[in-house]
Amino acid sequence: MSGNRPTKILSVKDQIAEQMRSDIISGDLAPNTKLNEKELAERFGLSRGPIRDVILQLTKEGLLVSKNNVGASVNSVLDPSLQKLMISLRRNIEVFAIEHLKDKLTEKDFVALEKILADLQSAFEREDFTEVTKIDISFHNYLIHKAGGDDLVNIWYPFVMRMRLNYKRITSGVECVNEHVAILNALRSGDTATAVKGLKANIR
Amino acid sequence: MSGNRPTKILSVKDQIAEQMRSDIISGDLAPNTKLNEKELAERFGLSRGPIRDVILQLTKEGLLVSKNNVGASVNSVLDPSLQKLMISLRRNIEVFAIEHLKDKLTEKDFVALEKILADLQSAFEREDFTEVTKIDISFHNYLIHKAGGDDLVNIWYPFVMRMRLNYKRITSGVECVNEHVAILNALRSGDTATAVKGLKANIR
DNA sequence: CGCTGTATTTTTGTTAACAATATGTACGAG
DNA sequence: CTCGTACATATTGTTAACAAAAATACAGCG
Repeated sequence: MSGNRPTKILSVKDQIAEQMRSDIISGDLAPNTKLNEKELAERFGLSRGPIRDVILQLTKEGLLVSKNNVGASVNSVLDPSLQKLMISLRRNIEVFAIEHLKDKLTEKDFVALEKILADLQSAFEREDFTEVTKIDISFHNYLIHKAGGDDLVNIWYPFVMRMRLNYKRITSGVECVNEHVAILNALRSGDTATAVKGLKANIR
Repeated sequence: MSGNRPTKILSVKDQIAEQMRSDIISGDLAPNTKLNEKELAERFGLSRGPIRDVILQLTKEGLLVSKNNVGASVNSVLDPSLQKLMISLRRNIEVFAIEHLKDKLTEKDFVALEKILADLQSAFEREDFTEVTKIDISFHNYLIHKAGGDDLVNIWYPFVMRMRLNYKRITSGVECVNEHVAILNALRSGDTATAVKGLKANIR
């Protein structure tokens, strides 16, 4: 479960989307797996309507590929050159966020971010790696959202998803927690350059 | 092949989406305008189902903003710093495409691209600026798709849309055609550096 | 006159039946 | 035996009715 962190109110569709993202990223749903709307509807106890919405959403995020009158299937990994491009673009976005955030983070933000990292540590110790991934993303999400609101989050999100799809192995060692702590410390002391360096090391 | 323009085998929903994008970008639908599903359904002669799909799609593209149980409205322009970021990211993507395409464009590609530019010129002379915008985009789309397939197009598209939303004025002078001709010529002679320069001048 | 709580209306969210398209299979001609 | 065609099945696309939520209108009260 997602800890006692202030879990936002999610619509039913958003929850389904979350679940399916997890399934795809964890590898439960392998690339090229064909999705069946009826099956999914039964599994989640809804009708096909909302399921179709979720599928459309995940397709736009790049996790699925849809063909007209045929259906959706799990997207496959990117070829290396595109993967490199994605990493570079995501770095640009996150560096922008950090630089833009200089002197704009309040004490409340730092508390929230530290709470996220505590949860990250906890999930890591429990070896709940699906949760680790989610919390990891939520840390970055916090910064991105603070810097550019929903608009920036919207363009950033597909990059994260696609990258996660590529590295489905558990890449998260102790380093994962440490890297984020380093970034947060740099942010706190207003050392943007170090924060950027830490970020670039973290996104790969 | 989806690089060919003449074959307009678009699904009904895609056509509606196209129409709505045009309406938004042309300014027919002003920012913050609230959309009514029933109205749209009647206007396009369909039921609300497909309309909802289109709305979801355009929301993911950043043209609309949706709120749960409330509905969708036209998104407003980005603030300047985000706008700059978007331009920079789009440039990165398109430069990647050009560099990646070196020595990979066939004669058939050049013919197709020239055809697009001829159409662009024609639309420009007819002063059909909505069409100019569409064809302009399709030129870039051709290169992006050739370089990175649907995946790359999918991440690239939102940037174009958001930029168009910001510059809804008719920015397209004669320069628009000329700029694209210059890019194509550079590509033809294998002069990547010049092509990149032309591209950067074109994306702004 | 402004405010508030409630009833009405409008709008979005969901569902299940129906239509159209693609897929799989059996059969027959060559 | 192979290829192609027609048929049967399964799956997606669309629709209209229904449920739930939000926006609006309005009456009563201070």
